[in-house]
Amino acid sequence: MVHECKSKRTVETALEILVGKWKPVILFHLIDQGTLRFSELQRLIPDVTKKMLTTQLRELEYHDIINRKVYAQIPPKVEYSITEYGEGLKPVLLSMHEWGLTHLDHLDDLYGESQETIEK
Amino acid sequence: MVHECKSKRTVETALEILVGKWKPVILFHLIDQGTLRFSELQRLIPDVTKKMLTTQLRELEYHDIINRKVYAQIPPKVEYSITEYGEGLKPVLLSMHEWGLTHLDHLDDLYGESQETIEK
DNA sequence: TATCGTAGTATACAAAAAGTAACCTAAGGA
DNA sequence: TCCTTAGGTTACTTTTTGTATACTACGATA
Repeated sequence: MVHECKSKRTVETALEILVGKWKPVILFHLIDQGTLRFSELQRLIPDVTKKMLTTQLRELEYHDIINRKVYAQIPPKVEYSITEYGEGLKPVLLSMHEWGLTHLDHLDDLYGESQETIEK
Repeated sequence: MVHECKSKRTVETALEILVGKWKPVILFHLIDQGTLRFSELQRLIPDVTKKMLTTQLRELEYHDIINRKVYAQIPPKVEYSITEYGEGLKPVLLSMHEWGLTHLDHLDDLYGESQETIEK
């Protein structure tokens, strides 16, 4: 049971950080690969625009979930990675992932919805 | 590590269900109290408007997270409760809650932000 | 007869989030 | 001299969310 002693805003606080159309995918890739450049993220997430990628990364950075490392080079090079603090989100993402798997099965059961399978 | 074999959309699927300004609070109260009437939810969540409460409840119902039981009475009586399937979200909410607690501490450390404490 | 309470709906509007398209920068290479 | 590259920014539009207010049906109560 969720205990309420401190504040009711804890779940919302976690959501605040996770919510954003591209944040889960970004975190997924950074957790998976460790460190990625801006352009690598762009390639891994084909539908994201530069603008959205930038804003989502900035928000994650603002919350100290990811690191942004700029190399003083031309052309520029910027690397993103999960912070130690951000690692703490893994259990959250994992439980959501687990639940998502079940939910997709549930949907399959209900509507026979076919879910795209993405290979590595 | 989050494994990608089935689909990347699992986390987003979970988020879809949880996201909405009032959904976490609604779920919180329903998990906490078991069954609640529309008006009881309104009283427990003072800032929510009828419209938002209705839409958020409908969305949760659509996803089979909560039950809506209508009594054929005047004045109307409608009761909401978590479905068995919806119970599966508890681990997700709990891990978010846990993370939220840590995050609030982290914020306290960084900015000394004071967080309102709500008593039961 | 007027008002109260329940669980809403309808309508209009405001604000926030997301998307589109074009532009910027400076170095190195053709 | 112009083009390319990487990682953006800016201005603008569209879509999604959320708010505010009014309204309904029906029976009970005063």
